[in-house]
Amino acid sequence: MQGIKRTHMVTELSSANVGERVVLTGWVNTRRDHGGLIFVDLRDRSGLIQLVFSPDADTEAFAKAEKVRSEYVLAAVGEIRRRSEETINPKLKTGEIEVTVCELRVLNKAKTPPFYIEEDTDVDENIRLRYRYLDLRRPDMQENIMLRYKVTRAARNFLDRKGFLEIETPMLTGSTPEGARDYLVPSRVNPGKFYALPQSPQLFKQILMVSGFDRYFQIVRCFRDEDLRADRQPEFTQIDMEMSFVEVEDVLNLMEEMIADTFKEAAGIDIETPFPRFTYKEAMDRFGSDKPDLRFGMELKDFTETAANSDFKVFAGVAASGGQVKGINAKGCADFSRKEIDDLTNFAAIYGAKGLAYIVVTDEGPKSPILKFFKEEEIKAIMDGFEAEPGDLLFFVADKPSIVANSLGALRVELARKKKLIDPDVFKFAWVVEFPLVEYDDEERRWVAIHHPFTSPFEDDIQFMDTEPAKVRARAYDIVLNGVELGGGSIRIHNREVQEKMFALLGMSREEAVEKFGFMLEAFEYGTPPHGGIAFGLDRLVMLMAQKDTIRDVIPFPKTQSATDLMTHAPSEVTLRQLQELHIKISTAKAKK
RNA sequence: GGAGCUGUGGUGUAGAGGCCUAACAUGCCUGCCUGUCACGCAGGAGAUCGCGAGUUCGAAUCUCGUCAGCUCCGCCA
Repeated sequence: MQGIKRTHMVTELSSANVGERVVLTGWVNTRRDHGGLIFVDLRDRSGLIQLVFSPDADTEAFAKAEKVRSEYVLAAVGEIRRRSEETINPKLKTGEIEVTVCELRVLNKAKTPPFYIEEDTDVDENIRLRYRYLDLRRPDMQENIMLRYKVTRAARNFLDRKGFLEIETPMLTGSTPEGARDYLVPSRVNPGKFYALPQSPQLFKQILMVSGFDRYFQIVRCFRDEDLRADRQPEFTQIDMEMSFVEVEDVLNLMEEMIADTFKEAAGIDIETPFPRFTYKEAMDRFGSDKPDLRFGMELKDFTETAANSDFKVFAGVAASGGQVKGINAKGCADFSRKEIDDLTNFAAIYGAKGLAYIVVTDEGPKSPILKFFKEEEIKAIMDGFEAEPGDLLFFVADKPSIVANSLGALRVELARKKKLIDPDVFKFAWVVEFPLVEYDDEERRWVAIHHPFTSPFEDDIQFMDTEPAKVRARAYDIVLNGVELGGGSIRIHNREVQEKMFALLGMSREEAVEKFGFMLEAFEYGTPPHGGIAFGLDRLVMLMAQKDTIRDVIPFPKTQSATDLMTHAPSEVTLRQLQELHIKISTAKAKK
């Protein structure tokens, strides 16, 4: 690049620049060699522009262009010319112009890439991840990464305007019980001791409130050593914040404003506020999910009472033993084949449903193998409850409430997908509030926090913490977008007594509580303001904005489902010497050599 | 920990016991071509069908195992 300097990104140029001498840099997207005339589409992150090489313009440049191949890195000096009317390419942003090149520099050659650098690709993800640097060259991925930047910029600007301070918290911190598995980091100078990478900056941001910073935020990496999913990576990014002297309402209102602002700023999308709010109970009852997708209807209906009195032993038995019988009306699905219904039954079984009863509503009335067990008025109750019309297909699950909700909740979404009821361009937000504080974990045989152990119970419910913990509501809230949990938070406990009570409820001994969270309990005694906060999953937010199915498409360097990085080959083995320094021995059982 | 799907030239697919000496498209290489934009035309190279066992006279094709990627359950806010 000696003696020349880039003058423009390629799509900054238009007919307005005709006649100008420009210097452009970028990659060879495609080359079209006509023998006596060569076209090269030059690509930079902004887009494409057509370079024209002709012996009439410069023989040396033309000779070089003959040797150029895909993905070569070029610097081209040339003049912007208007294309003749019939050669204008409406598909290109710069399609009205082209660059007649008078000097070409090949800054670097490139091997033939293993896949096309183009918008649509259905290349095996294996290969995309191995050659991530090439995958990231694709316009689609470039847009995702740029969108991600715009989102963080918008959120940062918004929070700055609202008086938040961006403050960093440690990456090397202590392991705590509760919540996800920690990623551990051995301490060389403290043999046998480990740091944990943060699952979230939870404790630190609360301490910052104790310190009087009042409003904190951070766009921060978090780590959880759990199994991966399309929307779950071991390291992910949160837009994390905490505020002093706030109530639930304050947080919800401010966040609605932030979301609307961010969507507008980053993507030009208008978001309607306020968002509908559901209590946890209502969400579970109506949608069978604590992250309801509001882009379509098909709500769950409860027929437990009808079923309890019926002669259908399967339903009546479940109802009698504290279970539920609920159903969903698959509108217009009466034409489903036996196989389709079987497939849906198998689908429901994944979520623990032992069966999927159904009634087909025909022009001649309801038809089903189970109808004979129901009395006339019971059938009418069901049909009325569903507002069933000819053409409908009614599904039922009878089981304990959690299985009914899970299976029907999932079935509802599956049916909507199958029937294409989901408009991909719609963004439906919701708040889910009044989560239970704790739930009983059968495996651990103790109460566990649904949100986390620092979530404040409703003032009125504190009295039930000793007697009926399941009844205690938390001052917690989740934000849901299109059936995806986007974020969550709560008003926190800010006094030592309640916090100790919470630890005790979770089965933590006084000693253990002091050992793990003593600093927190102590801090609470030095003038802690009431405070609360929320954290958004940035990856999921950007994924939904970009209309992608996985957060891997909005993370530059994601990991595979088995938590490996196919480009760097992390995690990798380390030398014996490194292990010795860290005072670590590998048990041979599962470790591969 | 479990269930399912996928794996065939560089890439995307076809082939589903013998017609395979593995096909098609694209990419790649060579030549021709001064208005293309997925340029075109002609020719060429390129695959022990993820890996390992087994069944069979015969396996890309069937069986078992294994590895990798993906989706989901469990797990995880």
